[in-house]
Amino acid sequence: MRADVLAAVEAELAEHGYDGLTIDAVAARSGVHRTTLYRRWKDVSGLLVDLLAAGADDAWEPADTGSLETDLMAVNREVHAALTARPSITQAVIAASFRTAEAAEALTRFWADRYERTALVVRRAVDRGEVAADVDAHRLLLTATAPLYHQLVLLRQPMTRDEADQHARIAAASVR
Amino acid sequence: MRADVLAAVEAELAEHGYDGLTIDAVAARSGVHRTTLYRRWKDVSGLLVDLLAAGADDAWEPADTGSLETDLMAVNREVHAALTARPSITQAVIAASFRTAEAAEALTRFWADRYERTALVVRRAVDRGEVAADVDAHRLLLTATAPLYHQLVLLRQPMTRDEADQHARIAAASVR
DNA sequence: TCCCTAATGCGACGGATGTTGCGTTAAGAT
DNA sequence: ATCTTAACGCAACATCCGTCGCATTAGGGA
Repeated sequence: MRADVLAAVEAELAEHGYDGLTIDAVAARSGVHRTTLYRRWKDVSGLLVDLLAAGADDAWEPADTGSLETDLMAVNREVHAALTARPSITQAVIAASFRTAEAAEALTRFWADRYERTALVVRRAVDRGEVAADVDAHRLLLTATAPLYHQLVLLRQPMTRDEADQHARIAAASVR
Repeated sequence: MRADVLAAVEAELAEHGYDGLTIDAVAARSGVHRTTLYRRWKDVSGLLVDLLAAGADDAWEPADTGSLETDLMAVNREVHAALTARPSITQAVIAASFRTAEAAEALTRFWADRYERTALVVRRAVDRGEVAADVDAHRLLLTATAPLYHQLVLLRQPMTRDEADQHARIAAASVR
């Protein structure tokens, strides 16, 4: 039943976008009663938070491609894909995070987890001797990924994969 | 009267934040009737868009500090100040941009204008011979400012002015 | 001064969103 | 098989947000 509801959320999201996402529509599509949705998920943000949680991969690790630069490019391609997907659950949760504290917290927890895991690419680079041991992993990942979020989410303009790659290269170069 | 209303919006924003910003509260505080607010500004987003427009400085230009790196640092300090102000009108409009198309468009127009003006720092750097003439100004500004938006708006974590400066330096170094 | 028009104030209304009380169903334990 | 408990379905209700019709006021021109 949870799966039915989350599938309905995703479908509604694809059809009407975040601002058109309503409890009633999810109830109608999933066949689950309105009241049940309100009780178990509280509101639209709760549904999206759960959708994010359902999609979270507990075993996720950044790909090991042999160098810091290409590792960062791989990360950026994943971010790029997540933000340009249709529908983009990440974009929807970002939107929800401006409406409820729960969504905001879920998002910051999700990203904190992702950044922590992704720091592995920096440790590997240190082990390879590519960069110094005291490199600030968070700052490095921010340099690489932030331009994608800004351009795609806030500026609402397209970004090619080549541009995403380029920002990964700039980030890698910033610690050489 | 417009000034009364916008002042009330700013005050309410400071007290209750964006999600606590309601037409009724603005009406009560400003002494203007609900219906009038709905008619002239349509909704909360409209009020914020107008507040952004009222604060926009038509004569704004990036400071000329003598070098690309310090120019970018000056830009980043302005962005940093705008995002950490209490209340931050920019943050409020960003939040609103996820709810109405009008706010989203107003925001992209605002930023398009700002990026265009800020490109002056790149032209000056070209004139000084600091960088090549074919530098992508947008990409450069994205590298400099995006980490601030991502950290302060999306990750919702603090950023020191030193860190903001550092991202300006990284951006400047990326075109040397 | 008088009139015309546009903007504002005001109360009432409609619709959507979220809540509550109660009956029903499903699952697990003994 | 029966009992217990928790979750769900259902309909009615409450609340909030936005709209509408109408009266009033302010401003500008003949």
